[in-house]
Amino acid sequence: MDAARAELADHGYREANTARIATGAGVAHGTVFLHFPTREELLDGIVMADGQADAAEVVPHLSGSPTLRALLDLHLRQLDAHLPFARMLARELPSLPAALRARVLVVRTPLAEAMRLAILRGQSAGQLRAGDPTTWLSFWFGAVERLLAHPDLFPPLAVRGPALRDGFLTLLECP
Amino acid sequence: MDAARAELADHGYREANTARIATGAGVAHGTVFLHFPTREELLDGIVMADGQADAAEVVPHLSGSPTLRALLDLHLRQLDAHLPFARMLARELPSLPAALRARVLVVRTPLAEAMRLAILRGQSAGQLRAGDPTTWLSFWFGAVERLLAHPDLFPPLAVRGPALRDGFLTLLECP
Amino acid sequence: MDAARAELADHGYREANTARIATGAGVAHGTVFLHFPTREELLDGIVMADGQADAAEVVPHLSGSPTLRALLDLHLRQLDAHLPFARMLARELPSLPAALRARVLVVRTPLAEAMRLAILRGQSAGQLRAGDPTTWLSFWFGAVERLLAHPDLFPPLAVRGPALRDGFLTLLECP
Amino acid sequence: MDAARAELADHGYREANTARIATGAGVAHGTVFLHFPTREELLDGIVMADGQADAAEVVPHLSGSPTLRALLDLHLRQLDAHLPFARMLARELPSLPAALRARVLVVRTPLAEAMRLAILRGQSAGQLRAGDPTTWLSFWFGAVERLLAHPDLFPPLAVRGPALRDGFLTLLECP
DNA sequence: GATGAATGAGGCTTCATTCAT
DNA sequence: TATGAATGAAGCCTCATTCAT
Repeated sequence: MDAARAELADHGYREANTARIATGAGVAHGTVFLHFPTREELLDGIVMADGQADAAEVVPHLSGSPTLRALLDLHLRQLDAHLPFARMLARELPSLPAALRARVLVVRTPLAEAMRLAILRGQSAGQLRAGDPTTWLSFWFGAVERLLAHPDLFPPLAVRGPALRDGFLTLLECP
Repeated sequence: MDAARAELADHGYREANTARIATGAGVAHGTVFLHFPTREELLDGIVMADGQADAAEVVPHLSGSPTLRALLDLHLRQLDAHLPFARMLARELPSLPAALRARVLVVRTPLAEAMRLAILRGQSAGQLRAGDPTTWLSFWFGAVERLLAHPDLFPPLAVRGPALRDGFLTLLECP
Repeated sequence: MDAARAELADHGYREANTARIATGAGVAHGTVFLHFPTREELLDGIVMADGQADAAEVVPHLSGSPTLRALLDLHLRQLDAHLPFARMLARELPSLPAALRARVLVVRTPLAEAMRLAILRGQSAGQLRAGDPTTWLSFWFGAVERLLAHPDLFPPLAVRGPALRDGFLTLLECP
Repeated sequence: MDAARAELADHGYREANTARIATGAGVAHGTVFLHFPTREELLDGIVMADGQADAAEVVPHLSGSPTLRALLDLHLRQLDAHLPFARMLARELPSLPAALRARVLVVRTPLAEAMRLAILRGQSAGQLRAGDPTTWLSFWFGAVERLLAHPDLFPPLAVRGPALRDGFLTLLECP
C-alpha cells in the first residue's frame, strides 16, 4: 500500500500503474492482485484510507467551538502535512470514479460543516458579516484547491496559504 | 473537428479516443490522421481554437473600464455559452500536457487582468474595500472552477453563478 | 518520375513513399496512380529505365576490344556519374523484388561480359595471369558494391575507386 | 528468441514482424513485449547476440599466427555454419539502423585484422606478393558478401566458397 | 502466499490504393 | 486528367488481469 501511495503521489490516479506499484513494493506484479482484487479497489482503498485518516486527524480539533481562523489554519496545516496526496486530489478529484469521488467528499464534510458553524457563530457574535456561509466556503475551498492543483503557478501552500487565509478573513470580518 | 469537440466534452482530454472520434465523424479511423498528424495535435488544436475563440469573444467587452460586476457577469455568460468545454477544462486543466495548459492559461489572462484593473478602479473610487485583488480573484476563479468541475454537486451554473457573483461582490464592496 | 527518382535516391526502394513522391512532383497523391498502376510498377519502371539508360551509356564503349583497365575505368566513371542511384542499388539490390532484381542484373551483363572477354584477351596476349575470369570479376564487383553500400565507411568512390582498380589490375597482371 | 531468429532468417530485419514472431513462438502478440521493450531491441539483441557468438567462435582460431588460407577457410566455415544469419546480414547490413550496423562491423574486426596480419606475415616471408592488404581484403569480403546476398545467382557457399578462396590465394601468392 | 509469464483487447499511427467530383 | 479525402488492413505497443507452478 505504501508503494501504491507513492505511485498515486507521483503519477496520479489515472496514470497509476499496477506494475510500477508492484516494483515499488518489491513484489511480483501478480502479487498485487492477491491483496486487492482490482486496480480500482487498490487505489480506491488507498484514497479512502488516507482521506479518512486525514479527516480523523482533524476531527478532534472540531469540537469546542473553534474560531473560523483556527479551522482555516487547521485545514492548511493538514493539507501541508499530506501535500502530495492533497495535490493529487486537487488535480484529479473531479475525474475520479463517481463512487470514490462521492465518498471522498463525504469524508471531508465534517471540516466544512465545522467551518460553516464557526461562521454562523461569528455572525451571531457580530464578528462576521452577514452572508451565506456556503457561498463563502466555496470561495475558500475553490481557492485552496486551485492553489494545490497548480503547484507551478503559485507560491507553495506554506507561503500562499496564510495569505489566502488572511485575505479571506479580512473579507468576512466586520470592518 | 466537431466530432473531436463532442468527444472532448463527453470523455475529456485524457480519455478522448481517436477511434470514437472517427466513428463520431462518420469516417474510418485512419482518416482522422489525414487531417491531424497525431491525437495530441488534434485535441490540442481543438482546445486552443476553442479557448482562443472564447477569449476573443470576451475581449471587446474588456475595453471602456467595465465594472467588476459587468466582468463577472461576462465571465459567467461566456462559461455558460460553452458549458461542456468549460466543464472539461475545469476538470482537467491541471492534468493537461504542460505546454497546452500553459497556452490555455495565457489565453485567459486578459479577462483576469481586466478584473484586476476593475478592482483597482473600484478601490480608488472608494467603492471596493482595501485588499489584494489577486487574492480576491483566486476566490472567484477557484469557486467558479469548482462549480464547473462538480456539476452533480451544485446547482447549474446559470443558477449558482449569479449567487456566487452576488456573494463575491457583497464581500468586496464597502459596507 | 523525377520525383520518384529523387525519392529512391533519398529513401531507397523499401522506404520510398508514394505520398512523398506526389509532393515532390507537385501533384496530388492520387495523381500518381493515374500514371502508374501501383507503387511497385512506378519504382520498378524508374529502376529499369535508369538501369537501362546507364547500361546504354556504356554499350558504345564496349566495342573495339577495350582493355580491362579501360573497362574498369568506364565502370567507375559511370557509377560516379549516377552515384545516388548506384548507391541505392548497391544497398538494396539483394532485397529488391525478385523480378526487378533479375532484370537489373540482366541489364548489367554486357559490361561484365565485356570485362570477361577483355580478361580472356589479356590472358591470350600473355598480359594477364591464368585464372578464372568469373572469379576475378566477383572480386571486382563485390569490392565496388561494398564500397558503394557503405559510404560512411570508406573514402568516396572517386578516391577509393581508382585505388581499387589499380590493386585489382596489379593482382591480375603478369609480374 | 528462436522465433525471432527464424523470422530474421525468413524475412530479414526490415520485414521482420512482431506478430509473426509471437505466432512462431506460440505466444500472444503482446507477450513479445514482456521480454523485449521494443521490436528494435529484440531484433538488435538477436543480431548482436548472434554476431558476437559467431565472432567468439572465431577468436580462438585467430591466435598462433594462422596462415591466410586457414583464416579464409575459417571464415567460410563459420559463414556456412550460420548461413541464414550470414545471408541476412549480407543482404541487409547496409540498411540496418546505423547504431546496430556499427556494432556489427566492430564485432567483425578481429577476423579482418587477423587476415591483414596474416597477409603482412605472408609478404614478409616472401610468400605473398606486395600490395595493400586492405584493398585485397575488400576483394575478399566483397565477393563473399555478394555470394551470400544472391543465393539464387551463384552456387551454394559450400561449393563456390572454396573456389573463391583458391582464386583469391592464387592471385596473392607469388608465382 | 508468491511468482512472473502469459493473455488479449484496445490504443495510436502509416500508407498504398480507390473513387466521387 | 487531376484532385484529395477516404479507406482499411497492418504494424507496434500498453496494461489490467489470470493462472500454473
